[in-house]
Amino acid sequence: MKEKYDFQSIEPKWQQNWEEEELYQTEMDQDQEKYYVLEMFPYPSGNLHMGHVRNYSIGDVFARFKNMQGYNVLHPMGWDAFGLPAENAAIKRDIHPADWTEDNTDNMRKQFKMLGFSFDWEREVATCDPDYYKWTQWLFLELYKEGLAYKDESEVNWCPSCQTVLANEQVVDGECERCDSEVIDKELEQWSFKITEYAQELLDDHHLLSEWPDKVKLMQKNWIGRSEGANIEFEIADSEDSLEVFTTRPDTIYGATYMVLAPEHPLVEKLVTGTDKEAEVMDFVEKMKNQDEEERTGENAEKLGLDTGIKAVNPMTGEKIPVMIANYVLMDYGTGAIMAVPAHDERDFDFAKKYDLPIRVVIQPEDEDFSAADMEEAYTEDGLVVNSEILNGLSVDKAFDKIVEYFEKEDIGEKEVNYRLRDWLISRQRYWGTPIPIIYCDDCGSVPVPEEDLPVELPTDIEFTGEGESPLAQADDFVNTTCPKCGKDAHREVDTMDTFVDSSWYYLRYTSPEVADKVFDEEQANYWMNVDQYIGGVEHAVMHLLYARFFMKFLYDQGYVEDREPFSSLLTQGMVLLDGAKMSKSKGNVVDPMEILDEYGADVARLFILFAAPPAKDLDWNTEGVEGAQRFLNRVWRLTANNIDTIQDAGDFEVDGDAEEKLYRELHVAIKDVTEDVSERQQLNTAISSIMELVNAAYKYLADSEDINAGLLKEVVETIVVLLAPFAPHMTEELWANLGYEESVHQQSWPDYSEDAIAKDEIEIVVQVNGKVRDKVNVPVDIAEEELKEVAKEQENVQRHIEGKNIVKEIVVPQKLINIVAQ
RNA sequence: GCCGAAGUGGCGGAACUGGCAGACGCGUUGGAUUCAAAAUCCAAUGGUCCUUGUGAUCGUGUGGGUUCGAUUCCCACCUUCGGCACCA
Repeated sequence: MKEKYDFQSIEPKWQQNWEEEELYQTEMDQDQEKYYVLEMFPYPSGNLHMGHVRNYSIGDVFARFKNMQGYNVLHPMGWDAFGLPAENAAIKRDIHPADWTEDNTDNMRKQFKMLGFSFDWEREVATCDPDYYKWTQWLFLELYKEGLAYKDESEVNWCPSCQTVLANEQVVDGECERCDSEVIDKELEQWSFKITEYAQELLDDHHLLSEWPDKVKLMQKNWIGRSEGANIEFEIADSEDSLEVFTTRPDTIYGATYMVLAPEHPLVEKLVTGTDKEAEVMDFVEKMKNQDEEERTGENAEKLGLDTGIKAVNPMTGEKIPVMIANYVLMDYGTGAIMAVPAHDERDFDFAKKYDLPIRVVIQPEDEDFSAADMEEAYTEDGLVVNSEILNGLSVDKAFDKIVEYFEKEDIGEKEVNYRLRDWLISRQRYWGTPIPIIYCDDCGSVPVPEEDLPVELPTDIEFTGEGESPLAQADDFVNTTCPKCGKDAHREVDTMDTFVDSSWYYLRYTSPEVADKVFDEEQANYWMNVDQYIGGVEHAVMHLLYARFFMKFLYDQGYVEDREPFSSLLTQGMVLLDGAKMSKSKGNVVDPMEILDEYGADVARLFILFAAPPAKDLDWNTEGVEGAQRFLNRVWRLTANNIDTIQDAGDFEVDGDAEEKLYRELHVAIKDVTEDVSERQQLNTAISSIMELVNAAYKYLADSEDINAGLLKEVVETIVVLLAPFAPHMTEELWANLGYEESVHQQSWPDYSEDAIAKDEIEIVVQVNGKVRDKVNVPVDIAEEELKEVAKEQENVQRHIEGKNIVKEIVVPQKLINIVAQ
């Protein structure tokens, strides 16, 4: 054996071997239990970055580990290949998006292989492949059939720089998530998916996701934003019309001293027409409509309003109260109208103060009296209802129930649930995406492309200027078609779908990527699904993960899959930082994985990245740490190489003497710890440190012992190699071969540990006096409590501390500690 | 502003169910090996104090509390990070 782990020759050798042996190709096998490991597939930007290395290294450990445990493991890889950068490259560098994407995937595939990940490349998918997006289109049509895909003219988030609309989720602080341009409103005909239909189920089924981080579920919960309240009718004074509001605080209705309509509310124009306020109101409405998103709802948005002169009637007090319009009420939530209770709502309070509207207290803490005039802020806490006739003296909760019951009896309102979640707008005015399979006919309207005509393929002869509307609109051969219904001339939809649509179902396609006549093979899907372990960045908590759950639920309802949730267990890995800062090209603090690979090899890179922090936490890149990982692998290498002759000659063994027993115990402790750390706790850093401890123990045994137990050493060394195999797959494979085995180390069974081997005859018990450690005693494991107490008190240092004191209590924690309380 | 997470040696981190704080690694120091170095191996490594011990004492963001015992549970606060942000 060589003196050192020579990664430059060993790593490529085994990568090639694994590929030739088809080691990681998987087939369905109903007799074998399956395990599906999936990492979020990458956007093919052209090069892997450290975040990728981390993501896929974590997944690879799980995949290899589960495989060694005897599971039939599915571990696929593919490309989230549609998207803007390809199109930008086309504009800038005059290269076709398809070519650019292909070059990038080729390069990244090569890089993946250099890292030695156990992907089944036979199952590779790319969302930009017509064989894939055919089925994305088919799914669109399925949603369309069920009324869950619809076209709507509405105000949309428009990014002037990307020249496309954005989903609400893609607008961050009024700016485009991708390019940070300010997002403006634009009126457009757009396709949306009715994810809101599933709002409640998406919320309820969180209880099925016990293996998800609470943080992610909470983010989704907040995003869905369920609120319970009531819809209430307010009559308009001297009019047949009435106004419906949504409120979460119907218990405060006696304190409703004015109403507010969103400027876009359809009743505004109707009610003011012909009144002397008409011009003023319509002028204000126009101004508000022209406010952009940031001005209206942003951080420093100013509340602006105007009295319409109209009065509404508070159904409980009978008072006529003013109807205002104001920018702080949004048309697309609730009913677009509110009853304002300034005493108990911060926003209403601010507005009432500014426009000098009446404030009436209807909730007070039990032992306090509020006066509206003295209030400096709204009182939004719990309390008792006052000034409210039928509700007086009730708690907020009870008043809520009572008033809603009253509304329902009097037919002026009802209980209502609203969600913050909006429908998912999927139209994008871009070229490099899945074409929306719809044809517009003057006579028949929107007509879905018949299934047999799928896929609607992207035309290739497009000029990319970055200007104007959807690039597809220029392709006459694409646009002009005939109506599938009536055969007359018609034109195609020229928008493409949000790339999140592509990635909402890829995990299903992996189960049968080759099927040509179906979206996926149901038998295969039912065998492999769910994804047992999904791994990716937390930035996808509300977008990708919510959309994918929505798709899975839809497919479940349509009877295509047997599960309601796609991902049983989710691990969100932390970021890779350099000196505490996020690596980014603009900051110039990027560590290129390929350089690390050149200098240290894949196993070292992987081991360091897994050891430096637990998977869920951020990780600071550190060159000295990388060298530490290298040092450790070399230490394992030498442990084998220096003892290879002893090991190869070794046979059966018996454990004899303290040193051997100790090593044997350490061996089994390590097996136990590594197994539990990987499979239960998902703490890969401590799994590695357990292996390090075993390696240290082996060195110590060798240094301290004159007669080496060859059989025991063989067992220890071989177990180290097997335990380390998921973390450092190349080096362990080479060691395994050197140990004389022909089969891959990755085909070995994961070792079992024996509780008997871990058990000790004698254990160390901590002796405390008044909670402070004063001594430690070695006693037989099965020592009686009384005897232990005696032994403990005999210790010299313990004596010193209990001398002259009364022993009040003696607490014994079995196998661990005794605490003597003395006064 | 609201919601959530985190804060442990010089550094990354460990301590799983309330029971020895600092596993493992990095760094540092000393020793062995060497002509010398690199590499490697061995040892030490939270602070303070002294009578140098099987010692005392302080110590897990800060201040309190519960407990025989708290990094772990409770209350208040500080800092950092993440999410949401006129959603009635």
